[in-house]
Formats: sequence, structure tokens, C-alpha cells
Amino acid sequence: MDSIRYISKDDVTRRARDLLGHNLRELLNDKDIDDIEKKIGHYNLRRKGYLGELVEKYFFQITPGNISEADFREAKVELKTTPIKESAKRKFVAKERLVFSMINYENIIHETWEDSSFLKKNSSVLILFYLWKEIETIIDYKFKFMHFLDFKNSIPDEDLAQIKRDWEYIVNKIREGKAHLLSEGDTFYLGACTKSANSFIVRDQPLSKIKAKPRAFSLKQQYVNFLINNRLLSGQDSTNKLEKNDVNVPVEKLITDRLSKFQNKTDIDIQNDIDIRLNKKNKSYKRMLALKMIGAKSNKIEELQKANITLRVITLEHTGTLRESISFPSFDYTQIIDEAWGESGYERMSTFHEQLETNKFLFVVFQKEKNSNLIRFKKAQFWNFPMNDILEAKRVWEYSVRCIGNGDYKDLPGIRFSNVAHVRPHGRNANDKIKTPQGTYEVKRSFWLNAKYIERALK
DNA sequence: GCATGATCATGC
DNA sequence: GCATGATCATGC
Repeated sequence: MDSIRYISKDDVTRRARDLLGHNLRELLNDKDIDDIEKKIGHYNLRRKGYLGELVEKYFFQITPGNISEADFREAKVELKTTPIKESAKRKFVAKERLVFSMINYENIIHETWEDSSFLKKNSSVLILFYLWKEIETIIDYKFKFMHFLDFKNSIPDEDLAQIKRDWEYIVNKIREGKAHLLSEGDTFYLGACTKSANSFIVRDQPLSKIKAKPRAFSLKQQYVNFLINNRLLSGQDSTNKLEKNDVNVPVEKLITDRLSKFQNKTDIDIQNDIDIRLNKKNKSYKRMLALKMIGAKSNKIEELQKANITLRVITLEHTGTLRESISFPSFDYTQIIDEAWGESGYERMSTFHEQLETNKFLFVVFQKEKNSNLIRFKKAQFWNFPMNDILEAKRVWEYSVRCIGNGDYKDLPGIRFSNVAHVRPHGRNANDKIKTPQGTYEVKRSFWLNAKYIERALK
């Protein structure tokens, strides 16, 4: 039974404004605070998942019931609380992806995007952004911004078109009996992120006997950053956007089409074609060339950024083999030993696992010419880590964590340990060291995807 | 040819 | 000043 009625969006907005600049501790009376502390206990006061519930119950004084309906039934508003962090460069950034409702594998295969339960529940979402800080409990988080997200009206058309394609990609994968192979990296803006109390929970899927992890729809962290920048911080309008005649062309196609025009051309011919001169001695020569080929106005491409896609230039030997492995950022020895591979209700999944599940790559592939210093553009390929190989990546990670925990840095898994990934130094030089759990200092290292593995992925 | 360690250039 | 992406160098 609602003690306050919210008939319209305006009613909700008016009340929500009182939250901004404050936290629950300031806004609620002592009795409520007592009640909260008793009911959910000190430990759970650190669980962000509870904040949404508390805001609904104690601040808005509503009790959402049916999960298929919006939290504010009459006003048809869905409420979300989500953390942001202060960042030196960009003022505020999303701390996490924005998670929506669970994907019901059984039912969703019968839906279309237009009449999807996702759109129904989320046609109007009030997002309350709160400032996250390491030490605080959830009733101390201060709310900073609010934003009405209306999928049908407040998302740019071209992004909405991509979100629709993402939704369809996810649903089709379930229709093919591959729910267990879903990965957040499969899609661009809307992802299927794992969501469960721990990594052992699995559920049935309708078209395969293989159990799948529970997943929910989510807007990718990088896309939320874009929303924050553009909607909340009156950010600069998109100067890094690609120019296009038809906004309905998916970015994926736009980029591969643009690049395919240069197929089999040498770097010199390509420069002549687009009338530029780049310094070949520059270490990022090929990367700059690739950006020019795509038609990027700067070294960033908004469409890729929003989708968490990183452009990687790959150079094959003239024989077609790939010599160089692909690196991830270096890890912190003292942190990695406290991580768990999968998620649990309290811990996020390990950084490496997260990188594999969320990152997408745009490989721009060149090949060296025999007896010449010319390179030839071969192809562009979008790629993300296939979930078929995730257990092998886990094996490498687990072995690494064990070595680090034992202080056996010489035993870290080299390229022969696995055909998927390995650990290698990755610092500025041999003196670029960081502290280990044993208190010693070791050269920075990172995970790398094996060159042979990427070579196969490119075929 | 490959494994492994080391380093460089750039831009944030 | 440092992370990031992209090699380079060496030795077997």
C-alpha cells in the first residue's frame, strides 16, 4: 500500500529533486535509520544493491510489487540508483554498467523488440546517480544527479537502433540454444551482463540442455559515461563522431565498409587515396593510418568508445603469421590475489574476467610485404572473447594467482602454458616495478592473448 | 621461428 | 607522470 501517490512523472520528479545533494542519513528520521540498521544489518549497509530498495521504501514511501510493472505503477516510472565516481579528467564517470531487469530465457524467445518486456518496464526510467566512495555505507552516499531515461524518446535514434539490434542479437542467441555462450562483449550498447549472488548459480534455457548463467540487460559502462557527459555535464557535442549519410547503418557495417575500400592496398597507396602524409617512423603510424581510413576526426571515435570497443592494429608477417601477442593493462599483484574469478554477491568479478567479457576489439589487420617495408591492408574484424574459451582463461588466471600468492614469480604461466593466454612483463622498462604481497618488488606484468590464438581468431 | 623479456612513443 | 598500445631485441 502506497502512502504517497505518484500519479505522474512530475510527481516523481518533484520528490526526487529533494534527494539531490543529500544522502538518506540526512533525509530520513532517526526511527527510519534505526529501522534500516536493524533490518539489514551493518554488513549489508555496504551492499549497493539495497540502496534502490531503501530509497523506494523510505524516501519515496512506495512498495513496488509486481516485477513486470514499473516501480511507480501509476506514473509508469522505473527507478534506478547507480554509482558514479569523481574523475580528474572528466569530472564524473560511471562506476558500473547500468543494470536492468533479468533476462527470462523462457519467455523472451517469444518477444519482439517492439512489444518486449524490456521496453515495457523501462519506457521511462528515473536514474538517480549517487557519488560512490570507498568507505561509506549506502545511507551515506550523496545523490548528485537525476536523469529521465526514456528509451523511446531520449536516446538518439541511431543509438536506439543499435540497442534494438543488440537486443535482437541477444535474443537470437538464446533462440539458438546458446544462452550459455552469451557475453557482454557480444553487443554494442545494450549488453547481457551476468547477475547472480555467486558464480555457481545457473539456470535452464529453453533450446538447449546446457545450463546458462543468469543474465540481465544492461547499458554498458562506457555508454553510461556518454549519457553523463552529454546529458548531465552539458558536455561538448560529439566532435568525435563519425560523419555518416545514413544514421541507420550500424557502426560495425559503417566501419567495415569504409575500410574495405582499401583492401589489399599498400600504406603508400592508401595515403595517396586520402591525400595525407603520415610519418612512418612514428610508432603509432599504422594506428593513425587506420583512424584516417575510417574517417575519424581525432584519435577517438565516439561510436567505438560508447560501445567499449578498442581499436587494435595488427601486423601479420608476409607469410601470414602473427608474431605479436595482444596485451591487457598491467595488473596489481596485491589486488589480484584478493579477487575471485567469478562474481559473488559481495565481490565483483576479477578484472581479467571482466575485460574478457566486456571488451570488444576492432582489429585492423595489415600484412608486411616480402622484401619491402610496405604494408598492405588486409581486413577489419570486430572480435570479442568467445565464451567457449573462458574456462581456459580461468585456468591461466587461477594458476597466475596461485604463483603470485606463493611468491613464485618465475613460475607465472608463459605462452606454452595455454593456447589462449599467458602472463608477461608489461612496464616501461625493467625498473618499472610494483610491490608484491610478499613485500618485494616485481616488474609490472599483464595478461596477454597468445599471438597464435589471435591468428586463429582472425581466420 | 618462437619464447621471453624489455622498451618506446603518444596522449591523457 | 604514467597507462596504453605496439613493437623490438635477444637467445635458443
